[in-house]
Amino acid sequence: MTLADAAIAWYDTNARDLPWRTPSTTPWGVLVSEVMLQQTPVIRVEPAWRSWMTRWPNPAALAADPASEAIRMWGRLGYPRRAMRLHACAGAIVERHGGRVPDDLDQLLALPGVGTYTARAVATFAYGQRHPVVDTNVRRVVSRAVEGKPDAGPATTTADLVAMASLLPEDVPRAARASIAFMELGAIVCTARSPKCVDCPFHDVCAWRLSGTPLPAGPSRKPQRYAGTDRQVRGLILEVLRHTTGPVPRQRLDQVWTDEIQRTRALTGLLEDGLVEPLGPDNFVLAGDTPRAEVQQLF
DNA sequence: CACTCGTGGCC
DNA sequence: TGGCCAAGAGT
Repeated sequence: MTLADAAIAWYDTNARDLPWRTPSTTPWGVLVSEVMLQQTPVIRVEPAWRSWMTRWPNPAALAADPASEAIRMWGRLGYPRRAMRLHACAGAIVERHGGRVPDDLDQLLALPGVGTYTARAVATFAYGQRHPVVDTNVRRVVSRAVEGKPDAGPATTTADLVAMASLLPEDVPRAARASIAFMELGAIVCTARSPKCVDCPFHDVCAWRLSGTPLPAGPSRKPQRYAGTDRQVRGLILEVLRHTTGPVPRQRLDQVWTDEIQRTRALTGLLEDGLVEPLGPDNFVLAGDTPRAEVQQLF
């Protein structure tokens, strides 16, 4: 019995009942879920995904609305650039692929906001293809079960893909199922902080456990600060804009943070990212909220 | 390769 | 309390 076999058998009875896993979910639904799940926990994605899919059941629907609506609907999922990229992604799908989410890996990779992981996840989970799909969960599971290391080091995409590829069954449908099974295992059993080894299907063969589950030597990755960073200030500025439909005066945005240098840097960043647009010299709107008439006045 | 980019919950 | 972590992508 291979690791993939054990993972699939475990998944068959332990998988969570997530809405984007139902057979009726479209490739678009899978794509939306994957983008939302980039660095955001499942528990917060679930309601957002339902709302999103109700409002924009296909790429054409999203592409027809301004980016500002996508940014608002994104709410507090975090990293709002993802909302903008998903909006751009919808536009690209309409223009390049007639509104259908492509099933080709390279075509998926060419879409905004779709990287190595997401392209493979969509090709595998939406279209049932056979590709190694490597996220942080899979890297941790493979690192422990196969290599005996307590945690995966920094992501090394090519090596990670090769490692996972060697574990995939030849049978295509089973390969796809093995991929989601490895991810699920890392998400709910082989977790970063308190792994539940007694529940693990790899219990008797895991290299890490057989060597006594040694603790990590140091922090598994660089600590991420938030308080006082530009990210926090950007978040505060965007928070104001999300809740306003009309132009927001610079003076209003000045109230979110006292340090002018940092405030300016944050706003400049948002403008460079295209999340925010200037409306005249001293007003700002969410990207895409620019009224047509006002645009005319600028020229 | 190293760094940036939100937000919230948990131990 | 606060560091740590969460289905990454882009530069």
